[in-house]
Amino acid sequence: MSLNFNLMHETAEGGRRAQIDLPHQTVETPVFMPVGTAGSVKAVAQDVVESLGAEIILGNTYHLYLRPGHEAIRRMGGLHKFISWPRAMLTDSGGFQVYSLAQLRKVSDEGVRFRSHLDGSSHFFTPEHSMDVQIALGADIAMAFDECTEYPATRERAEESLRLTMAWARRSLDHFRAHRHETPWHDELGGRTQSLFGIVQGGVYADLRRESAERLVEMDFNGYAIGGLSVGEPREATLEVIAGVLPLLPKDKPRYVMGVGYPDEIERYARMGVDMMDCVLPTRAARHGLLFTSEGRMNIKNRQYAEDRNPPDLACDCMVCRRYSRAYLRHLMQAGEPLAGTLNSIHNLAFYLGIMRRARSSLTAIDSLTSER
RNA sequence: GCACAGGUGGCCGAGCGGUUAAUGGCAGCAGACUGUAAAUCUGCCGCUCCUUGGAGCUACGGAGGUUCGAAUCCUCCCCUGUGCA
Repeated sequence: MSLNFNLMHETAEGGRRAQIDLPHQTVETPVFMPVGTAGSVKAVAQDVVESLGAEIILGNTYHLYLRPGHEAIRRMGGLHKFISWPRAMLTDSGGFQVYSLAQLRKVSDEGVRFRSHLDGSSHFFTPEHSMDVQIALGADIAMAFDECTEYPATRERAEESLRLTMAWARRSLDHFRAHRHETPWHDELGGRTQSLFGIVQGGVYADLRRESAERLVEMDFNGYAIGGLSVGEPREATLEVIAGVLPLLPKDKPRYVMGVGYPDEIERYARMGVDMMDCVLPTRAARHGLLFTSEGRMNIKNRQYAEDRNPPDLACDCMVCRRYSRAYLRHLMQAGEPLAGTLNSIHNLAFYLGIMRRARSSLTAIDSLTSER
């Protein structure tokens, strides 16, 4: 068995409260997934990520393939064991790197030729290869190899990109089904298997998105993601794509919007019926001194906090806000102390996870309120 | 005391007759960050005015001098480092 999706509540607006039973963890949704590209949620140790309540984190196929190498990780017993993360994981397929490393790659129908950003060496990624790497890594959820379509993209370009992503989705799925039992923990966890999600593309073109969703649903993945968002398009466009695609996806499977977003965005998408989201923003911004608080954004590097004894967020009870002042966090940033990135990341992750926690309870509350009427 | 080498904007450090308010780096101030090539990147960073663009003022240890023109050349002085006494 791959995953078991238990839909608990659904609101009139389409919001869902559910559980995803995965081999390493039952995940309460809607969920925010911290990003741990290279086998680490940057600057935050696994035990802390756990204590913050994160139930699932990401890893990245391309980055882990290059270093330390997926076969090395397989020999270490898989990604969970290698990084000592007992809960659920999801690996992105490398599709985003097709987009973000645009200068270093060449795309063909067969796959993508990458030049390593580390040493310039050449590597060829195909959907089959991405699956092999992801199976070796052994995340609970693997993603189909896609091309993240850039924005802006002409209709022709979006069509071409979608054609590629759909062909790759088919190949990803076929190869994955044939080899999913080869994941490192397959026998150890009673024959449970990884899940594979398909990724809807199509740019900002509603009909392309529809076509993409319908074809993927027909292929029957374990869950569905909406990709190609937050790549520079206006926020209304993001919203429109999500609102347009969600109704096309099966209700009994997880829905994942990739790479979002700001606090208000993830809160909103959760209410609309998105089950899973991930974003580097809370951790990256944290390392750069940007804190997300109940009062909005706070650039903790600003001089005005130099002697501010208040916690970063007056309304937050995370381990950082309980203990440290704005003045201290600002000082750590000024001094270039690595602890700054760590503490800032802990707060931002706590903030993001808190938003989702409240979203979950409010989704349930709204539902019971509705049924009382 | 003598001999070398030096004294440049908050700091370090280029420049060695004009295009120099003066390259860089650091520090400082502000901004950006959305499936992580990101502990990164961008802008500002002598003073005072006006609207962008600019105008004026003050600046390369100090004082003189040479020159149309000096941070850059000359003289004296002050200070610092190293070596010798």
